[in-house]
Amino acid sequence: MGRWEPNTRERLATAALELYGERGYEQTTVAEIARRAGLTERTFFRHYADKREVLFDGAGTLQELFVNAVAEAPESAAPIDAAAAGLEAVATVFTGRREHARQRHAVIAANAELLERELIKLASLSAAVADALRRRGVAEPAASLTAEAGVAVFKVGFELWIAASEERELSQSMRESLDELRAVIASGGTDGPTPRPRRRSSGRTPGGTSAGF
Amino acid sequence: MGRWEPNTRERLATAALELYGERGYEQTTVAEIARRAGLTERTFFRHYADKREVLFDGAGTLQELFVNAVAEAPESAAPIDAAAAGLEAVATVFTGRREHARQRHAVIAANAELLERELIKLASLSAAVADALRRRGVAEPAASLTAEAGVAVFKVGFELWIAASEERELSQSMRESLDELRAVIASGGTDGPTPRPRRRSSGRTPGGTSAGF
DNA sequence: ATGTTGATGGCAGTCACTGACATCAATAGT
DNA sequence: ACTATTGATGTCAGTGACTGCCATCAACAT
Repeated sequence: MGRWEPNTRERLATAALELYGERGYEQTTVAEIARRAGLTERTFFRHYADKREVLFDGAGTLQELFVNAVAEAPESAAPIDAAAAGLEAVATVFTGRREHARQRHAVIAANAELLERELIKLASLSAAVADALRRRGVAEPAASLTAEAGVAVFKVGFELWIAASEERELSQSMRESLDELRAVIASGGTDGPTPRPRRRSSGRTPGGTSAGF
Repeated sequence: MGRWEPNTRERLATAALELYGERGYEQTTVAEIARRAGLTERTFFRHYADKREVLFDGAGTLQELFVNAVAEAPESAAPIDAAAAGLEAVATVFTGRREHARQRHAVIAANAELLERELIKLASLSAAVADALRRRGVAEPAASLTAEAGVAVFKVGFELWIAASEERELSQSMRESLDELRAVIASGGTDGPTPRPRRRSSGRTPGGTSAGF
């Protein structure tokens, strides 16, 4: 048995998610997180760069998964299909973690600083995917645009999944999101009369990720 | 004549951009910005919510422009074409401000906190555009995806413009970006052999907006 | 002449975050 | 078994972003 309780980082991350959920992000001090984890404030900052980062431990793994899937897609695959392979790969790691994802998503959506951090993680993901596409020989700006589109599909697909019923699988929502993007991009751009948009049927207003700026 | 020098907010914004450029964002204190503007730190925070916000005064106007153009696009226009109208509208306000845009962009790209703030402004823009599209009768998730695509085209188009020669107009870069997105989305998704990506010709590596996370 | 308003200054305080140094169990090396 | 090293943690002092509260004072209205 070690000198200290094990799983320090995980204990901090759990305590933080709990406290952010209970009292809100701003109303929680780092000292409180550390105390709940049985540690001191100074130790918190040795494990996480700042008060926000504690919620984004998995971002690196996610990015790695996405990038590897893009890199390993068949050489014959078009850029957007390589990105789609990345989405499929990423979707698998969320199976069975729906409740955790919901809770974390709610906490992040409730605070602008956390939202900012999430957005820069997604921007980092996009940049990494664009890089992987360039290594596949995709030119600019096609690589960046494909990556941005892929991440947009991820964002929207993720929110569809979170809002959906329990049986729904993330990969399904990702495919639905990608198909919608294809339809929406293909429908415009003609010079003659353009097809009218589909009228909405449900009264739902899902809203974006932004908390209202 | 008033009791104090006029254009307080503008003086603060100018001083901040200068100092962030000269010594870097982190190495600049709010007290220094205020002093250069002939004010005190306390007054800075009466005009700007935080140290980052001082660089984003125009974000509201930009969003308004974009949203209005989307709302006022012909009813017959497809969602993506309404978004394209927003891009055109936004492009006009940057004419003649290229150097300022370059300087500001360089400062933001050099610091993660500023980048985060820019990203949340773009997310807010995306949410507002999605809302405008919904008011046009576009259903979800098509509205959110169109808005995300539009903002992605804006981001990439903007960087193309900044990297391009002096004569280049922003609206040109926006159209180029949108055309590339259309091409990239249309090229994939088939079941049979997919078209091979265009190989890159230039050695340039434009990179994304992210500063390397 | 006087009261009100609005932008500013001054000041004390909280909290995120950092650098420097101390502690001490585990482990390696002898 | 003894000792040196290591590594995660604790302690403490300090900086700077940001806030609340109150004072100031020219402009303006009455």
